[in-house]
Amino acid sequence: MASQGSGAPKKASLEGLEAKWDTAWAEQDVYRFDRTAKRPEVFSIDTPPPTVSGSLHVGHVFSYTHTDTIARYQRMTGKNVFYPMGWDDNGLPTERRVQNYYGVRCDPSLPYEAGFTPPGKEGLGADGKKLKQQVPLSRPNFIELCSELVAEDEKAFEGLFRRLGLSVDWSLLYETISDSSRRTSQLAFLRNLAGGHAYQQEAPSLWDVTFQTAVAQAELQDRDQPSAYHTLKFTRPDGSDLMIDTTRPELLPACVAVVAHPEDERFNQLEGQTITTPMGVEVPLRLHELAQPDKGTGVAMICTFGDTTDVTWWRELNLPSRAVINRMGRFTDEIPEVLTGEGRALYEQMVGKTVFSGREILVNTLTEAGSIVGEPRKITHPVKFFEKGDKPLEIVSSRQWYIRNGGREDALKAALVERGEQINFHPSYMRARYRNWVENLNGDWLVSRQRFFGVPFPVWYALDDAGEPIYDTPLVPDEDQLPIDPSVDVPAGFTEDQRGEAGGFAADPDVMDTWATSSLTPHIAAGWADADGGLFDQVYPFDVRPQAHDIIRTWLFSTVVRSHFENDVAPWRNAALSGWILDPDRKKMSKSVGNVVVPTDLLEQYGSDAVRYWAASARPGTDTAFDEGQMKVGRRLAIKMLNASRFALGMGVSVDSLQSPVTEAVDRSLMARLATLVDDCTAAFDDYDYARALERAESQFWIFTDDYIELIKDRAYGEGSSTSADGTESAHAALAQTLDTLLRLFAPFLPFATEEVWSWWRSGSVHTSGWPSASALRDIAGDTADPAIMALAGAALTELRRPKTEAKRSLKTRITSATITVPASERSRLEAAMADLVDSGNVDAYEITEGDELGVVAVLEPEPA
RNA sequence: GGACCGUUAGCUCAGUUGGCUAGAGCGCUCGCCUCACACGCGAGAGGUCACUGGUUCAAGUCCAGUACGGUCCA
Repeated sequence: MASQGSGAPKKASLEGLEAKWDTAWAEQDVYRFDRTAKRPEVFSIDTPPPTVSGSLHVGHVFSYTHTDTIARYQRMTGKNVFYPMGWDDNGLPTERRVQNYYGVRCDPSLPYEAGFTPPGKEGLGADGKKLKQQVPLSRPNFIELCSELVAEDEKAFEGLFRRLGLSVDWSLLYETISDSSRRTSQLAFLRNLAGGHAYQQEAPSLWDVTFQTAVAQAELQDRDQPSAYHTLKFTRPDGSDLMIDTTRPELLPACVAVVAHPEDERFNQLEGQTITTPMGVEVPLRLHELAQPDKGTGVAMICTFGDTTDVTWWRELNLPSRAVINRMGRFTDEIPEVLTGEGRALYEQMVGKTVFSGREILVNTLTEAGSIVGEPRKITHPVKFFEKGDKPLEIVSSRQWYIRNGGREDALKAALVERGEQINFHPSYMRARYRNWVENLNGDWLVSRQRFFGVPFPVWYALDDAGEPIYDTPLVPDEDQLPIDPSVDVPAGFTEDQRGEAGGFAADPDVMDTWATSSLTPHIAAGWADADGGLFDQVYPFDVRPQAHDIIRTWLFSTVVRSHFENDVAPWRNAALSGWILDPDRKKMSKSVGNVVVPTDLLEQYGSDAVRYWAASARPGTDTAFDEGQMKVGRRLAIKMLNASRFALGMGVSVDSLQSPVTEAVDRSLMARLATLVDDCTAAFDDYDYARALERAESQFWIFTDDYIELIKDRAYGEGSSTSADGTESAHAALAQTLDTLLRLFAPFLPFATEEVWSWWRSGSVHTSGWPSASALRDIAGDTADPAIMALAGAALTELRRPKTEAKRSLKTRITSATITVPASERSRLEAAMADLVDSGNVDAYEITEGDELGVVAVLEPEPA
């Protein structure tokens, strides 16, 4: 047996515990994952990799604490916990931060420049003034700067998480932009391609003109925008007017048809007839059930493309394409051939203009010509935006990569819904979010992005004799070559000088959507692509994916898709959803609102255990108000833990006391309650309900300190009026058992305070000491232990204190005589506790009578003169 | 418009198969330096369980509906 601890100190404090124990845990490898453990002995966590380019946020502290309590619980039950950390340093947020931080802009056409010095740092130039212009630089240079900056950000995150006491195994750290992650992304993509699950297509897709990239359905956001209806005068075959309302008159040159509802008797007899637009173009009138008879005049114009309904009409009605908006969000100089005469002259004025200016030109011209009638009528309506963008999305036709997700195939959709059924959601109602999302998908997952800092598609195209890419048969590398950058590496059978030449080859220019990498976090963390000595089989499918509920449709779903294709299994058995932090006014905390609280200050002020207590008090999945009051409560709890332990250990309780018998009725009652508590906490943790476990443990803890310790104090000191040596030994044994049990139960929540106390009298770490056993406590309590004795004794103690408080006397005031009334059914319990009550209540003499309610009538000793 | 969550003390929240007088913390009031803790301790006040109807011997809890708040998605 290892030597026991150094004993309780004279004064205890929380200050400095974080640094002390973080260092000790690291030195002792307390959280190290055991690579020899078999899968059934493992508990694996698919940790969310935080976006390191964002600022530190109290939300990080919140949700990561939830996961850590689960990890610590599982570790104590004997599981080998696979708890990695990852940094999400891939994607748009990093790109944007690098641009602003260094004052640079990526221009992929430029060559690499060795030893490049950026114009500034932290958004400031060498002269200390704010950077205004962005210097263009090559993609490799840009990526170098990205890596440089994220390295700094990652240090700050690791510092925060260590101080918070996350029990991650830091040797398992991964980064989403590392070679290994890029290899994983590319390998999974090539497998998807080979399996027919990935494909590319030239199709209309939502396009962000600011970021110059296509965006996926999952990244869309509807925002209410001011707009206006204009009434345009089209012409029927008989020369009469056909009025059409539109909020996007500037798309008139892209009009390919007009549409009405099949059952709208005002228009359905016009089906197939030719209508002339105000720009003199002849288009057919078609019928489709998505046309809304009650909207505008009941007839709409179909343009390629104003919104996603246009795309549906275009596809289902087999209409021609007449694109006028280019990728810059401006009117193209490729003038549609159908435009002639005045219509063509009007469009020529719009060429190169933005949507907004083009609209002004068209509206003015047509109003003057009498083709727009009446005043524009202002409305507010929802418009699609990229969630990170601030300009409305346009729809442009482009060649993009897709991964199938059931949006176009019912069988796949059903299979993915079924995968969701195989995952236990915590709380369970979160499953509905998953199911709703999957069932309502209407397109495949667009995974290509026209960006720079990301994982490139590992694909080239052979060029035909005219220098045009042959898209149908992409050239791919061997799997063991990965990762590759097709803009640098050369496909087999070609040489670098054939790049871009007719008969040569060209690289796919795009990078993958950030979710295309994030959807592989289980594979990345477990080294799937690295053939890493069986680690993958040791941990996959994972036990749990912890994450926030707002990214069920993105991160959670896309991970299910990848695992479905690659492994034919759900990626985890459980999904634990955490809520959001709200500020005290119930608004979601976000940087733009300016209500973000910096977590490092909180950890400093209240201590990590206190902040963890606040986080762990929040029910799984519920949005929670930021509440410093709860942190004060947590701090009080942690301090109390130190002091109560100091009391017990200070009177001779030691590790040996754990071997002594618990004989007194009051003590046995407490043991019985502890056994129930262990059962409750175990059940709660098994259901991922850390908050319930904490609440139960806390409530028993305060009964222990406020009632039990007060009751048995004199007996424990060996000073009670009728105390025997056995009674004292029993109190010591009960104190030791309680301390032992409570330290273990609180270890997932207050890892620092519990470890500190553990070190005073035990060897090793409380975090690897094992979860307490309810049956062992029941054995100690004995069959006849009565948990109600403690409850009654506590209530009786309150009754004995009340007369003193009401008389405004000190609690040490002696009661010269007391009459205690007790219900007959409780009498034996009271008598069992009476010896301790006499001592703790300073009662000189008493008698017991039976009555309806527990109560005390007391005569106090006279006040000293 | 659809789905989901919520509404219990001034505030933040518990209340698990329906079952004693609905609980906790904070805040508030009044006290107490009691040999673990004044970063503490004790006692107390404070609730029409959103509303309406139903099931039941019994409803904060189950059912139906309404209102309000919130989240996700259209």
